[in-house]
Amino acid sequence: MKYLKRWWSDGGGLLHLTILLSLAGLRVDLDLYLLLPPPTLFRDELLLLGCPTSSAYALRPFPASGGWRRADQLHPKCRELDPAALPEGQLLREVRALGVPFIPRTRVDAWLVHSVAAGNADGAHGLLGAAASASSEGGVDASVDGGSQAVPAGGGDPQEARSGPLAAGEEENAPVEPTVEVLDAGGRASEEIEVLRERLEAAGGYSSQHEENQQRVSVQEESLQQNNEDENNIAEKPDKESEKSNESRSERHLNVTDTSFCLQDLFQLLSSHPEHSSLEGISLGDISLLPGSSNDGMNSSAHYNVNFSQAISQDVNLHEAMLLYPNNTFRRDLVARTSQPQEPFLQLNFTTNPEQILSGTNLTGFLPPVDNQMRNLTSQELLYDLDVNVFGEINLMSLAMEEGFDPVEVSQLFEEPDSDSGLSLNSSHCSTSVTKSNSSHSVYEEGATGYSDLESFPHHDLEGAVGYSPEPSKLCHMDHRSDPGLHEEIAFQHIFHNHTYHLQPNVPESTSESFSWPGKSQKISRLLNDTDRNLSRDERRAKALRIPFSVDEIVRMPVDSFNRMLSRCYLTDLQISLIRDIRRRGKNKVAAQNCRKRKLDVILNLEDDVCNLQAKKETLKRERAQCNKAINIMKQKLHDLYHDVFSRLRDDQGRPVNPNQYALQCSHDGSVLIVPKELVTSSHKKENQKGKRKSERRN
DNA sequence: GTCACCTGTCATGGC
DNA sequence: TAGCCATGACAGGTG
Repeated sequence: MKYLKRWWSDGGGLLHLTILLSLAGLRVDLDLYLLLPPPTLFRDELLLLGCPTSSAYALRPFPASGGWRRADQLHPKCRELDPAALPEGQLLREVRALGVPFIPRTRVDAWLVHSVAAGNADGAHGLLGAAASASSEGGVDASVDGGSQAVPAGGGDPQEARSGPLAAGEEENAPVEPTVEVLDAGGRASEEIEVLRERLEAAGGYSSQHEENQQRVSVQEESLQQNNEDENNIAEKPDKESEKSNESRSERHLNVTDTSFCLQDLFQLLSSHPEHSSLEGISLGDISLLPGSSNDGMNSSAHYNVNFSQAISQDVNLHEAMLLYPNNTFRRDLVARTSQPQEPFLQLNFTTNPEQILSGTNLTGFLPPVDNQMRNLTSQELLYDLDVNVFGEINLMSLAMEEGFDPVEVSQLFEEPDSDSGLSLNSSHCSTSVTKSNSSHSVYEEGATGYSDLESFPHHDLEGAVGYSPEPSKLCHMDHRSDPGLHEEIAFQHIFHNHTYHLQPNVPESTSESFSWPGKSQKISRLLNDTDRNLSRDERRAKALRIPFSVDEIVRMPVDSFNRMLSRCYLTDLQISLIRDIRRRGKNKVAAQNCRKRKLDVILNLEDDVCNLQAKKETLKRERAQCNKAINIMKQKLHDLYHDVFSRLRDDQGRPVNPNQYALQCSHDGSVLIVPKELVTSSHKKENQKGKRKSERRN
């Protein structure tokens, strides 16, 4: 499973879920692109992306053993629906009137379901447009074409939609084994995001002024409120119809979200292949995706939000089921989790717990439980929460301060006993987390700005691992694209999904007793702890203060960019101080490393010099020995020559010259004289004395 | 427990 | 003058 989330500086983002399922030889690749427009992105702007705005498209073609889902396999109420023939707005109303699950015009205004490949290459050509496929006569090609035709119904360009993030065929060769990885900034998805972004910017709706956005948000919220009221009225009809109808299982979950519907399709598919559905002991036919949503009065927009949130979790639950519960524990897990009424995730909807979708993080266990009062919030309130929560989740410090967060707690957060600088995180983390969690809960209840500070929660409560990657602050308005000195990929973040699986609440509770959830929690807790331990102290500090830049960026950033960053971003004094400290320490750390490296190089060079000198010394010694040897040879030869010369010398009387009384002396002109030794010794002494004097003068 | 080594950090000075 | 860099000194972690 791959997933990518990328946030843009104005609050928009795109969530990419790639779910690879390998079920008894049947491979299913699910790609979900959740385009999360910025708060002020309007429907028309969104349509410029070629994105459908109705979840009718979620009724997409679905492969059945190598073929596309036929139209007659689609939701029966959508078979007659032709979004291409309906004007904008009417389509949505029609879909809603049919009781087909849809995504209301909240901030999550479009969501796209990518191709499904069932082990054959043909499955890669799916592209949305299930509603159009529903209106078609059925068959593979009709479904595919319907997808492309459906886009212009909302004003988009089908060609662009084809070339968009849902470009087909890239996942069909993906590894079958479920894996979790985060696409890097240079990946295909990121490039596609940039294409989308450029389109949106070209449309002039993406980079609009903040003030205009605010006004548009207010206007949109008013219209949304009105729409939601209308929707509530309309939604009552399908509820009644759904109660009367006794249709397929998918209809029994009429009010589930698009994703749940899609997964229901998957389950149907698997159920239709009992030889496959027996995988891991899962009786797919018995799996109900959501509790009786048709009777809970949740047909309002809030209800759709609820299911949208759960939809993501369901997708990942399949993955989780295969990864974590291979031994027939899947159902027990489902039952257990469903039977936990206090588990927040089951109660939270997308609006009340947007971080689950935005961060893709399973916050179950540490997000404050949402009580009935929360569930009774009006759609407008929920949408307002969505505004502030979804697109303004970060900047913990600022928000914390604004929400009355005690700075002392922050300072305590930075007290680390083993820290030489007195700054750290861990020790007082848990207590602080509890406070924050509680405050967050109250914030939710008040309908005001809420945040879910992952860092603030104890790790052992986490069910989804969160790799730290600084997110751009909500209050940071600097344009990374215009600043070449800054990285544009700051917003990349690891996403870990909610692995909660939802079942109907009437599942016997007895089965939940056999479920040992803490085991998994401990596993992930260890994972988190290991991950956290891998972080440096500054990284943990930056994480705690929600510094919107990574330590590496802070350190390596040129000074001009660094100063611009500090001036453009609305950072607290504490954050600025920490950023400067991080930069100073980071620079000094690198300098120290370089210094030690140089010092080590110097030492190594000196050692090399020593070795070289020692070798040279040995060489000189050898040369000296050779010279001495040569000198001795020369001396011997000279001695022999000397005696040979004296043996041939004769005095005036013809007698041999005694070498003990005479000596040979070479004059400057080359002549050789026979001199008595007494004279030679006296002259030698004088010369030796002169030489000593000269040498003494030289010294 | 001690020691050597590595690494991070701070203080300081030079550029 | 601010910032960067180099370096000595110190402390904590680790084998």
